[in-house]
Amino acid sequence: MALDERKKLILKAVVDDYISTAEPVGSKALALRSDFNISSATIRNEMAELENDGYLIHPHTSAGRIPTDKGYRVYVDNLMQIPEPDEQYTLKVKEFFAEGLDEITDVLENASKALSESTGYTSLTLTPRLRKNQLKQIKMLMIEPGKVLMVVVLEEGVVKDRLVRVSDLIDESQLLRIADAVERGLSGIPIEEITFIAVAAAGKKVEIPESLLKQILYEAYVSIKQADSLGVYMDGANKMLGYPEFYEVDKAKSFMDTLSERGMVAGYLDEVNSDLESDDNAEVTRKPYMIRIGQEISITGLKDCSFVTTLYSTGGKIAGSIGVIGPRRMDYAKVVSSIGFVRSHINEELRKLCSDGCDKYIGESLK
Amino acid sequence: MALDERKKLILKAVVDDYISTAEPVGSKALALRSDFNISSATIRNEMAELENDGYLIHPHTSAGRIPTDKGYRVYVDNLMQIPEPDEQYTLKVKEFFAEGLDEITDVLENASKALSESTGYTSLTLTPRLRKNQLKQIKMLMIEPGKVLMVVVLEEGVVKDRLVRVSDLIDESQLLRIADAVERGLSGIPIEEITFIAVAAAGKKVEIPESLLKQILYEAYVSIKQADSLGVYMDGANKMLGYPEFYEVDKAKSFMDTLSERGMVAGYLDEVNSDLESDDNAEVTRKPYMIRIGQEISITGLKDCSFVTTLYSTGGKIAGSIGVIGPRRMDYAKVVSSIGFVRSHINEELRKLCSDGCDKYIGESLK
DNA sequence: TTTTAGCACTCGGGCGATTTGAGTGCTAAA
DNA sequence: TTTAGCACTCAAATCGCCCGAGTGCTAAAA
Repeated sequence: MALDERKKLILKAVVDDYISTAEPVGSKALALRSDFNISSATIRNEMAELENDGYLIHPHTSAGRIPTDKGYRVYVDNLMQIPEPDEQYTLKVKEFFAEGLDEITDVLENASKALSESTGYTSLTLTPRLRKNQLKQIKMLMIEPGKVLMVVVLEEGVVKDRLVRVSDLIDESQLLRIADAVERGLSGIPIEEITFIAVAAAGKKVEIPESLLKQILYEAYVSIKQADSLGVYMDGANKMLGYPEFYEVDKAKSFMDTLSERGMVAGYLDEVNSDLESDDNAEVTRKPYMIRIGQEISITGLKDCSFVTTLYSTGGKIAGSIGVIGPRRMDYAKVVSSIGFVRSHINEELRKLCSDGCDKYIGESLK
Repeated sequence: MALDERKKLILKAVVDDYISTAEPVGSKALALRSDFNISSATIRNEMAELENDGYLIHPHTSAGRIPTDKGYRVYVDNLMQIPEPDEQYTLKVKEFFAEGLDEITDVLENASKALSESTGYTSLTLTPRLRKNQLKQIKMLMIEPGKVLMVVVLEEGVVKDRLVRVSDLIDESQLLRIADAVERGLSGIPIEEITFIAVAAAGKKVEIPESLLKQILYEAYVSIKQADSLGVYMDGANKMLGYPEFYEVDKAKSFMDTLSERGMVAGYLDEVNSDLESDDNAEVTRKPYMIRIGQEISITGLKDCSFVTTLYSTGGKIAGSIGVIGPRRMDYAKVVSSIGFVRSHINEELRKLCSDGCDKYIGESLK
């Protein structure tokens, strides 16, 4: 089962070739490569063994070989060389981070564009999961009678707001008292732990009519919970139509149909990466990205694709997922390099944006 | 040039047929239709004339006819019968408006989904252009030192906000004074007329250090201007891959590539509809939608498509565009019917949301 | 024992010839 | 003015053919 050096070399060559041409790779073509000093016949023998062991297949007798999922797996885990970020795409990426970005959502939207531009595949970025973040403030701003802007402030300076309608009998000073009470009662608690009961308890003492109070507290509760909702940015889906694997409309359509269920794809990404997050052993540190190939993906309709995903993080509690979706035959090495580069930019931008909890990290090298 | 009744009948039949089958329509097929009492030969003669006059073409000698842009034009302007909303899609649409929607953006996002679901084509909805709306309030909420939430409130209860970073030397009371001054100086002015000079003048009197003041006023200005930025929701682009006109990947790709430039498409829609808006003669009232067919569209890459667009409005100053993009061979009648239905739902929802300027309309029938 | 040259074999894809049939335009009769 | 009839056209489907890339196997060479 263990591959000897030559087999590895051949497997790597096959994958590299197939990635760049999308054509099955034959023994002769490999033999002609300047860095191979063995004859095509030998390569044929080796390939036959690689096929036996499940790393390659050939679509029909008279065709070359293409990698299987297992073949790709060995390739991404052991064989590929991840290039240093090259100028061609670092420039592109930097463009997207050039202007001052004031909000996390802007950072992620741009990151998504940068990722898809620099890789040529489809990118996905998710806003951070904030459930573990503590509530710091809650403000209720009266816009006009009956209309209130609920502003929820979490640790590390994350702000979310939401316009709600309430009874127009409530006046500004009452609102202020409610907001104060809720804030006093709940600040410091991670939002995932905040329940409606807790909110109600916090606001209980405020002396305004029960029904009005309850309405506001409920809206406050919803606003707090909603601060954790997952935002999704996707870019470059159209780019996939340029790859031969999607030349048949049926394939293209089923891919596009699946992507249009953004929520589902985002959910999958979030789930895959929560493994990455919890798993903080050395292995992960060395290779802080995750690759899912073909059948490994549990979403029907993306079985002919691969994911490369990673986490960005401020170093504090803010962390979220980004990923690239490409054909199974994607240029993994380049994507890994590119996603790492984009990730470090996101981290840097977010550190600039987070003022309190993160300040202590600013001095550190961004790696 | 004027078409006699029989020619109209034939033209309508050709378009109807072609819309539903995507195949060129031959004389024989038409003659067999139960509602035609003329022979195929006669139809052939008529068709030849319709072709001469530019309403039809045939792709090659031995094929049936398909409509030209001009043919479609006559069809949509005079021939098609717009059906009453039928149950099949009214139900779908209603679903999307079922839950309480608190913000304009939610309404439009759902509207977009409803439109694409009910028509089977790609939909586009734009947030209202608010440039003509007056500024009512501006609030600056200190989140933490150096971080301020700028809240801009326009007429009819529209709220936009934006997180900005400022010097952390500014304290809450100073902020309050600045916001007050700006609000006093500018409220009642349409935001398109507000310049940085005007903002600076309004805030001039506040006694805090020049450079700090300028920074805040600049951010206030940007926030006000940004309240007019165009939000775009698009849905169902993937649906287009199901239509024969996109069976060739090249076509599909160029379409998708064009759509991915959302800004451009949205800009076009906005522009097209600003005509509709200003043009308030009887013609428009009777037919409050606009159709652009094939070559009439000035966006390269959508020349094989058609647009059906209309405006939603609260009756007050809030108005925006929605539209459907489909293949040139789209089911115009159904789309017009559907877009009208969705529009009335948007109007209704927005009226619910706007509390001041719109209240007076609530009693009116929604048509 | 491993590598290589040689060779027969397989099979997808491309090319051209042929056929098919839907649809036309025209003419002459109703 | 309408219609039946007919010759004609041409895209698309079908068939047969060949080509060549690539294989697996065998036997010789290293």
